[in-house]
Amino acid sequence: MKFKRTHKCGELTKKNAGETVVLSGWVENYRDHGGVEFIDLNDRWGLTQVVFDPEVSGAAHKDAQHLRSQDVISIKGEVRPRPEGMANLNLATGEIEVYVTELEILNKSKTPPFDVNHAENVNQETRLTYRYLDLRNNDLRNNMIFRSKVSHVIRNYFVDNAFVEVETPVLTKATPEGARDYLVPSRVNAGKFYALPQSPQLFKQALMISGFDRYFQIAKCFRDEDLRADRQPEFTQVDVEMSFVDQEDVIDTIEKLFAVLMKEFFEKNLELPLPRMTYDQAMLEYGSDAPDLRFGLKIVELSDVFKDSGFGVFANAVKNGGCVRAINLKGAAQLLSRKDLDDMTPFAKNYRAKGVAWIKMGENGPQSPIVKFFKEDEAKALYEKMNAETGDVLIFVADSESVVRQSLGALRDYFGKKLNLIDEDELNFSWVVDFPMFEKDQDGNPTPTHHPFTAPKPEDAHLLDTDLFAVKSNAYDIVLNGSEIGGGSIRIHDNAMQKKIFSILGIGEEEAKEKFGFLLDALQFGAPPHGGLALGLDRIIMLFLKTESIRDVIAFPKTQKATCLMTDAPGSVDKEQLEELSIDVITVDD
RNA sequence: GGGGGUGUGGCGAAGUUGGUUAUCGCGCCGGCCUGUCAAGCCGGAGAUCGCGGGUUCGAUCCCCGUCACUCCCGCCA
Repeated sequence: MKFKRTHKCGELTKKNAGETVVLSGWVENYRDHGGVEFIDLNDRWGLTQVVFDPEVSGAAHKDAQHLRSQDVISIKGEVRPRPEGMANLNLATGEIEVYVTELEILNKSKTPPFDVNHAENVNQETRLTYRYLDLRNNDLRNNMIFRSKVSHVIRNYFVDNAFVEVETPVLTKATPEGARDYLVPSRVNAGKFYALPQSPQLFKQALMISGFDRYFQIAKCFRDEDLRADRQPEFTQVDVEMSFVDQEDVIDTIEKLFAVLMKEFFEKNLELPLPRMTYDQAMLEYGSDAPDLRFGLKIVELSDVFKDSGFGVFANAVKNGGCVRAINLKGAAQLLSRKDLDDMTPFAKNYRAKGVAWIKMGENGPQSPIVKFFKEDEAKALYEKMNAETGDVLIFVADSESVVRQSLGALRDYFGKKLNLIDEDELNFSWVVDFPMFEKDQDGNPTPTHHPFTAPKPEDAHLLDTDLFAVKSNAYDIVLNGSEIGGGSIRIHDNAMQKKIFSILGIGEEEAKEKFGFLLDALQFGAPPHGGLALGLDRIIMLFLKTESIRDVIAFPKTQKATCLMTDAPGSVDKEQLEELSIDVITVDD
């Protein structure tokens, strides 16, 4: 490097006119007019137009002829205001340009495999293989910078509020239930495995028992499950735990964090307390435990209306223990074609619904394949309950409760978008509270809704022996625009209760001792009441930036098959390496 | 594990109802050009149409399989 950089590419303005400066960066674009040549010089901070004029430096102008996209250069030159009418107002530095007196080519670039600054439509395979180039584009780079700023504000917030940041192990122990674990073989202990943490849950509880009182960590977590647009196998949690608190304290702490973030990054005053909804209400009215409250289209329970319906599909669903629910797509009759309505059924089949019935409230009365089956009084009750008016479209699903919830919940989101009911600029936060302690798994056995360390609501604890699935917990999720961005609970701090919950979950005393022995012990050594929550940092960044994929907020993301195309992970290892680990690879035929 | 989408020069797309030489834009290479800002003009190179098999006189196109990327369901205490 012949010269030392004096300025960044995003900071020169008219005020610098006349100064001699040195800029370094990447050639983003070149415009060679034969006589004069313009180069857009790019670095992390922005873009500056530099001018090669043969009258200023013949040598530099000559060398500049060969500059191409992504060459790395350093230039020395004079800042001049642009000629009258030549300013580029789209550019922070658009009022000036730098006339080059000396050019140093620091590193030529091969022709890049894609246009670095217009890569939106390029195949993910190419982008991920050359991720270091993709990260050079402004969008992705700015996403990462934004993420860094958010992390910084979060860290400051917790430190300012007397939280201690503690790192917990990445090599830890597999726990039953939950997601599939990533395993790491132990060389020193042949045949044994560490697991990468799905979350630092037990460590943060241990820290409460240690008396840290307030802990946080921005922690990498690992879950070996299939990927989605908003899900990667390794992801980041903002993990929080507090002692001597109840649910209100935790909620209050987290709400205030989001108020700080909204102020800092969106200049908005988040109104506190945030709205709350019970789990039961969310499931009933929105078909989801993470309802998108940016629009209405509430789900209405109609099982009573249709329990003796003339329409057998509806009546039978109720008779078989299921339900009939509907959404009124207010005023959508003109907007939805017959095909739109027919397309609902294949859509709902993704969620195991057999079909979606509909009624279009036309000028000349209801149009629908099913109204002819309705008795007079049931039709009347229906329209009244649905508040149905001319121009509305009612859509129905009749099935088991879980199928109805899921399919109508999905249809609600679908029509929220299709009917343009969503203000894309809104950031709508809310809490979902009063989660049930247990859900039924496939075999009807109880499985924790949150996790097995969640405490029952004290007033419900007596129901553990009589009406298990009625027991609610002090568990809470925070929801942003229909995505769960965090969740937590008040934990069990009593050994006897923890043992009891394990036994309800079918974890025997032996097994509990083996898997969670230390926790059961620790709970006997003065465990304070405690609770906390974990936030999904990747998702929060995604929603703040309105990116379509979680890949856009992670520097080096995995493909949908959980591979890294840049490093080619996961890879094979030498036989010797496996032997050292006492591992043999076998092939399983399906 | 299941369902959907995509795959054509380096990148993005068009196209072939199965038929000579696969089209366009960007990029790349060469030339011209002193005010552009994803500059303009002229010329050029560059493609086993993801891979394998089948049908056919003939396949980039039809069929079967497979791979990669992607979205969804299952899964994600």
